[in-house]
Formats: sequence, C-alpha cells, structure tokens
Amino acid sequence: MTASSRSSAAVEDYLERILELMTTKGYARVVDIAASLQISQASVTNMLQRLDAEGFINYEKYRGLMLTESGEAVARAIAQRHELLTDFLTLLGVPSEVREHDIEGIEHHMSPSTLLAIESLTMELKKHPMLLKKIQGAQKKRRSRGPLRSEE
Amino acid sequence: MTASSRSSAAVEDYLERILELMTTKGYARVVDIAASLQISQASVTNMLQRLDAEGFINYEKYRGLMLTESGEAVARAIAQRHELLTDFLTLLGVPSEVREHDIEGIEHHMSPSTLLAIESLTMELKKHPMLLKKIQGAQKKRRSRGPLRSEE
DNA sequence: AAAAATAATTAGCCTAACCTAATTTTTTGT
DNA sequence: ACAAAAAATTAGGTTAGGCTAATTATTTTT
Repeated sequence: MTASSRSSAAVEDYLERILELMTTKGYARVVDIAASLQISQASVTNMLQRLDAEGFINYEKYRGLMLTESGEAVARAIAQRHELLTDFLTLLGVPSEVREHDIEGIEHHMSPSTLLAIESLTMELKKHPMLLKKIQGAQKKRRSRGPLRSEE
Repeated sequence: MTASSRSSAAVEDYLERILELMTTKGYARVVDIAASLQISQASVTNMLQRLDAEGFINYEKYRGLMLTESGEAVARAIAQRHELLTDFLTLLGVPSEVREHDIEGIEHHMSPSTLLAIESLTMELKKHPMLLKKIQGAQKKRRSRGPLRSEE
C-alpha cells in the first residue's frame, strides 16, 4: 500500500519517461514507453504492474495509467537531476551524444549533497564565461594529444 | 587470450580493488577482496574464475592471482577516474561519506569526454580559491533551508 | 605430525530486468 | 458491424551477480 522505501535505477528510468510522455503527449501507453526506453512491450507491462504494486502509479490493465503523488514526486526529482546534469555538462562543453549517455548512467547515483554542490558550481560558472572558455579550450588541447583512452 | 570488449561495472569494481590490494599489501586473496567489497567469498571465487576466463587475471585455484596487462590497464583507468572524481568532489566540499558512495556509483558510467571536461574544470577551480569558497558557501546556505529544491 | 582454524571452492538457489512467442483485448478502416 | 491491425498481456526463458551451506585445501598451533 505504501510506496516502498527505495527505488531502483530501472524504476526511476521508467517513472522519468512516463512523466515526460504525460507532459508532452498527455498520456503514456505501453507502446510509447517501450519505444522511448528501447525495450520490449512485454517488459514494460511487467514493470507497470510492479510500479502499481509499489504505489508509484495507478494502473488498470489495457486501460492506462496515472502517476500517483509519490510516483510523480520521484519522477520530478529525477527529471530535475537530469536537467541539472545536462546544464552542467553542456556548460563544460561535453558533446551532446556522449553527454546524454553519461547522464543516464550517473543520474541514479548522486546524493542530494553532490547535486547541491554541482548546482552551486553550475550557477557560479555561469557568471564566469571567461573561465568556461578556458576550460573548454584546455579540453580541446588535450583531446588532440590523446587523453585517457579512446574516444566514445 | 584477448580481454573481452567491454567490462561491466562489477568487473571494474573487482579489478580496482584487486589493484589496490596488490599495491598496498602485495597480494590479493579471496578473503581480502570479499572483505573489501563486502560480499561473500563464494561470490569472489566465482568472479575470479570469470576474470581469468576473460583474460583480466591469471588465476590458479587455491594459489592466488596476478593481474594481466589488460587487467591492470582496466584497473588503472578506473583508479584514475576514481581519483579524479574524489579530487573534484572534495574541492566542491561534498562530505566524505557521501562522496565515496556517489563515486562508486558513477565512476563506471563516465565517458572519456566527460572525464576530460571534469579534469579541466578541476584544474581551473584549483586556481580560484575565492570561487570555491563561494560555491561551498552557497551550499551551506541552501542545505539549511531545504534539501533538494530548484532555484532559478 | 596431527588437530584446529582459516581460506577457498563447489553446488544449488534467488532476484532483477530483460527477452521472444503466443494469446487476448482494443482500436481502426471499410 | 466486423475483419484486420495494433496494442497489451501472459507464459516461459536467459543472464548477471549476488547468497548460504557443505566440502575441500591450506595454514597454523600445539
């Protein structure tokens, strides 16, 4: 009955996409979620049942779903993290393809403390465009010499 | 023969710990690895067999193990990432308990591009102690007002 | 050198998240 | 209205990475 204690990375991913679909299209069907996450519809159905059981959505077979309060709260928190990280990495000049991939990997593992730190940092960096230029420049230099490993 | 294409987060964790044990104690026994990763010895034995099969270590039952070239390369890459991230988050004033936890979660998901950007940023930040003070200050303020809330 | 303690291995399970194939329900086009 | 298409569900696998309990090797102590 209660939304359970801690949500896994997978749960967070689903909720994030569901919220996004709800806000952009007004609804989130199994087929849309599957396409968005690039997984099978069967897997989505399965997860929706679990999300319902855990109190993150209200789900009725074949009929559709709605985020609960708690589900929406989780989804919004993740979306906010995602946005913050996008903002931050964009500022640093990380190329968009790589950026999105990295964010999807790391967004489930950042504590409020770390997020707060990055938020502060991001805000501060925005006030110092010269500094940002320097940072982006330093990257180009190194990249051409060969950094840590092969590029992605 | 060849170390396989892509290493999972778990593989990377094991290799990182093995390298650390090797350098600090001179050897890495099953019991030590298990204690360090807080998992059972049985699981470690299992993974060691896999690491051997995939060419990351040379492993002889009951006798011990050595990192191969490829295993050591992976381990060093991860260790370097870990160090960089520690440096970065420390600079931002993220408390050490949280910091370590977050790093363990995210270090397996960062592309060379992102790492390079953070490296440049970290170097630049070190030259601007006043800026850092400001960032750390901003965090304290917010933290006392509320956990993770959006700003402008 | 034998017994006791410690370390390592094996065997057999478990769970989370995925998958495909088959089936059922809903929607759509004529 | 009803057949065809699309969407959703169920049933039954698979894989990674953990676990415990039982067994076997090795090391230490007496």
